[in-house]
Amino acid sequence: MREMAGAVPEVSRDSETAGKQFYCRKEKSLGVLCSNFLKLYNRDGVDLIGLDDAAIKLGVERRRIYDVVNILESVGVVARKQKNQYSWKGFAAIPQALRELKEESLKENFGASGFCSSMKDLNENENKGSSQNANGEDNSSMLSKLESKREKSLWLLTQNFVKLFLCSDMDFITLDNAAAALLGDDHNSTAMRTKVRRLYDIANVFSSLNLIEKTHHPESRKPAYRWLGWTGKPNNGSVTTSDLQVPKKRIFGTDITNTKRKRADPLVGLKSNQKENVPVGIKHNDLENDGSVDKLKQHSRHSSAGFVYGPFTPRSEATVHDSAGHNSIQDLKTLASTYYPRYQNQGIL
DNA sequence: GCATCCCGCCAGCCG
DNA sequence: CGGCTGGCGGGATGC
Repeated sequence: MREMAGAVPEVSRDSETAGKQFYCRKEKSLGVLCSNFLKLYNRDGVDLIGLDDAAIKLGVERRRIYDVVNILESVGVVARKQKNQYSWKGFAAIPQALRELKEESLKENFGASGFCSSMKDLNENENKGSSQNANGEDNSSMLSKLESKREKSLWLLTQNFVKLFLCSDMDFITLDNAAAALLGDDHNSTAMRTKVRRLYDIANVFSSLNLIEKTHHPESRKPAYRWLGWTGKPNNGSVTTSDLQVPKKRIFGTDITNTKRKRADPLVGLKSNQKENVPVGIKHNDLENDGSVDKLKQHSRHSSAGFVYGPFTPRSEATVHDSAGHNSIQDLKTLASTYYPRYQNQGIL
C-alpha cells in the first residue's frame, strides 16, 4: 500500500482494460467505502476483521480503512483487538455506545450553555495506572504526549461530534459550527479548514450508518447535518451506490486508488501561506446560544420515511433495492472477487 | 466560486 | 529498523 506509487507506476493510462473507467470521486467516498465495509462484515460468523483483508476486499488503500474503522470504533461497531486486527461488534453495539457518550458528555457539562469551552482534554482520566515511564520522563510529560495525540485523533473527534448532537439540543449543525465548537478557542482558519475536512469524513460515514442526514439549515439555508440517531439499520440496509449487484459495473479492482490525477508539480515546497480569512464559523451562535434554537429544532421532524443517502446519490437505487431482498453472501462473494486489486493480492485468489 | 473531501506524504509509535 | 498508524492539508471534483 504505501508503495503504491512504486507498485503501480502509472500503468493507468491506455493500458488494456479497454474500458476507460473515468475517475469518479463520489464512488470513492468514505461513505461508500463504509457502506461496503459494513456490507462485507455485517454477517453471521464474522468476528475478526483484518485490516489487510478489508483493504484488499474493498479495493482501497489501507489508509482509508483506518479512517473508516476509527470512526466506526467511536460508535462501537468495531473494536480494536490488536495490531492489524479489529473485532466486529455490530450495530447492536451502537445504542450502548451512544448512551455512554451521552452520559460522558453530560458529566463533562458538554451540552449545556457553554459546552465548547471545555472541549479539550476531556479525557484526562482514562484509567491509566501504568506509570512505568522510562527514566527521565516524568508522568505528566508522558501523559501530555499521549494525550495530545489522542486529542487530535479521529476517534476522539468523532465522539465529540456525536456529543455535540447528543447534548446540545440542536438538530441542525453545520460543520463550520461543529468545527468551531470542537476547536475551542483557537479559530484560526487553517485549523478550521482541517477540522472541517475531518468532519466531512466523519459525516460521510455517519451518513452511511444513517446516524445523521445531510440537509440544510432551516433558515440559513446552509448545508447542515441533522441527527437521526440509531434507528436500527444503516441506510437501507444494503449498500448504497452501485457496486455489487450492478452486473456490468466497470472493473473496479483496477483502480485501487485508481488512476490518480497526478498533481502537476511535486515540489510544492513553499506555498505562499495565503490562507488568510475563511469565514470562521457562521457567526450565529447556534451552539452556545441558549434556548432560542429550540424553534429550529422541531422544524421538520423527519418528514418522510424516505432515506437520505448521505453525500452520494443512489442513482442505482432501484437496482440495489430489488435485489437487496437477498443481498446476501453471494453478492458479496462476487463483490469481493471482482474487487481484487491488482497490487499485491497473491495471498488469496 | 465555493462546498466537499480524496489522496497519499510522512511523522510517530510499536514490536 | 521495518511495518503499522493515522494526522494533515494540497488541490481535484462536484455542483
